[in-house]
Amino acid sequence: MSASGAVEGDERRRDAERTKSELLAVATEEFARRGLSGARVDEIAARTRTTKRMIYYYYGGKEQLYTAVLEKAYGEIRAAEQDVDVAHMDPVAAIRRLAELTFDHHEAHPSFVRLVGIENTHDAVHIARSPTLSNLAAPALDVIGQILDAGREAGAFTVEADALDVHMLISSFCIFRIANRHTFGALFGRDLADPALRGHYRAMLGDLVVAYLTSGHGD
Amino acid sequence: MSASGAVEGDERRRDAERTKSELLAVATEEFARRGLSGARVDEIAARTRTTKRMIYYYYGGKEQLYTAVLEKAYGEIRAAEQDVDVAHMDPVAAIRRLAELTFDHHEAHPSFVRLVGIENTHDAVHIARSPTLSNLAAPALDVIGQILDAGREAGAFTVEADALDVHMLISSFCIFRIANRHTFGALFGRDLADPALRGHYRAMLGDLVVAYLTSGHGD
DNA sequence: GCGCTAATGTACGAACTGGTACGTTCATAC
DNA sequence: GTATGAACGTACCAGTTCGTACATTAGCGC
Repeated sequence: MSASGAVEGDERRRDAERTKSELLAVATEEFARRGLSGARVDEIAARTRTTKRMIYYYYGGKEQLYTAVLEKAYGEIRAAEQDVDVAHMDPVAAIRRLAELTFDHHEAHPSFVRLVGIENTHDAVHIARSPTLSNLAAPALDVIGQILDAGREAGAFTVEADALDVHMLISSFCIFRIANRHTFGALFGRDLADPALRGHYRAMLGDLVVAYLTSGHGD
Repeated sequence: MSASGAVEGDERRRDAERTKSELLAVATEEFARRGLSGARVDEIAARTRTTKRMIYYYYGGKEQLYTAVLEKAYGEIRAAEQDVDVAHMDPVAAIRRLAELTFDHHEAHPSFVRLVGIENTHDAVHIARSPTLSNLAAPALDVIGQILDAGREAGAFTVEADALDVHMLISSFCIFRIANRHTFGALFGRDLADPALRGHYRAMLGDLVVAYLTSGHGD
C-alpha cells in the first residue's frame, strides 16, 4: 500500500474478485474517513487500479457500496467475537476477559468505530435494509449470558443483570473512547486514545464491569 | 413551527438578530439530521423566512454556520450544567444526582448528541478552530472533583478515581444510549430510547457509577 | 483458433450545490 | 424629508458529483 492509501502492486489482470475486494477496501477507508455524503465516488475509484465504472458494475451505486462496506466490517467483528473461549473460566475473570477483548477490538479497528458512528447519523437505515446485517444476532450475547449464569450460580454476581445491558455497557465505554476521542480531546485536552493511557482505561473498564456485577445494588 | 419544520408566524420586518437566530435554529436541525456534508445550504435557507444570501451575509459560509451551531449547542449544555447544586449533599447521592442530570440532558437534546457524533467524524476540527469552544473548560469537572474529594474524605469512595474519567464514564453511557440507538436497535432489536426503559437505564447508570466508586478495586 | 460473455475503460452529461454579483428596500439620524 | 448604510432578495455561475451510454478487451469453453 502506498503512502496515499492506493492499492498497488502486481500487474493488471482481469480478476473480478480482486477488483471487488479492492474497491471494498478502499471504500471502507474512504467512507470511514469522510462519511457517506462526504465520500466521493470518483475519489474511491481513483485510489484503485480500476475505474468508477466498476463500482456501478459490481455494487450498483454509492449507497450499495457503502452497505457492502458495513456488511464486511460487521462481519469481521462478529467473526472475531467467535474465538473467545471463556466457558470454563472463573465468571469474574471471564467477564473481564470479554470486556478487554472488546476493548482491544475497537482499539484495533478505529475505522469500524467510525462507520458505526456514521451509520448512526443515518439512523441505521442501511443496516435495517440489509438482511445480512439485520439478521445478524450477536454471538457475543450468548457468551455474556453464559458467564452471567455461571456467576449467579457461583454467588459472585448478586444482581440479575441483563446480558444485553452488559454488552451495552462494555460497548458504550469502548466505542466512546474511540469515537468521541476528538471532541473529548479538543474540549478537555486529554487524548483518550493515548497509548500511555491504554492500560489505564483497559483496567478501568474491567473494574467497572466487575464492580457493577458484584455490587449489591438493586436489592 | 409548521409540520415541515419551517419557522413561521409574525409579519416580515427587518430584524438582524431574529434572522440570525432563525438561521441558526434551522441550521441546527438540518446539520443534526443530515450531517455537515449532507446538509444543504439551499435547504436550510428554504426552511427560513429569509434567503441563502443571509447565511453568507451573517456567517460567511456553510462551515462557519456549522461552527456557530456547535458553539450554540455546547453553550446550552454548559449553561445547563451550571445549575447543579450538589455541594452539600451526601457524596454518593451527589454523584448519582449528577449522573442522572447528564442522563436527562442528553435525552432531552438528541440533536446535540447527533452533532457531537458528526463533529467527531470530522475529527473535531471545528471545535479545535473555535476559540469559544476550545477554551470552554467544563464546569462539570469542578463539580465532579468536589464530590470526589468529599467522598474520599468521608471514606465512601475508596479509590482515587479521576474526575475526568468519571465524566467520561457518565458521558459514554449517556451518549451511547442516544447516539448509537439506531445501530443498536437494528442489530439487537432493543430501542435504548424506549420510554419504558428510561427508568431502568437511568437507575443503571447511577448504580454503575456508585459501584465503580465504592468498590475496593485497584488495591 | 474462435466465438461468446464477463470484465473493463472512456467520455460525457444532467442535476446539484456552494457561493457571489448586483440591485433593492427599510430604518434611523439629523 | 432625505441621506446613508445595514439588511435583504434575485438571478446566476462555475465547479462538482453521481451516474451512464458506448466501445473494447480478455479469458474460457469447445
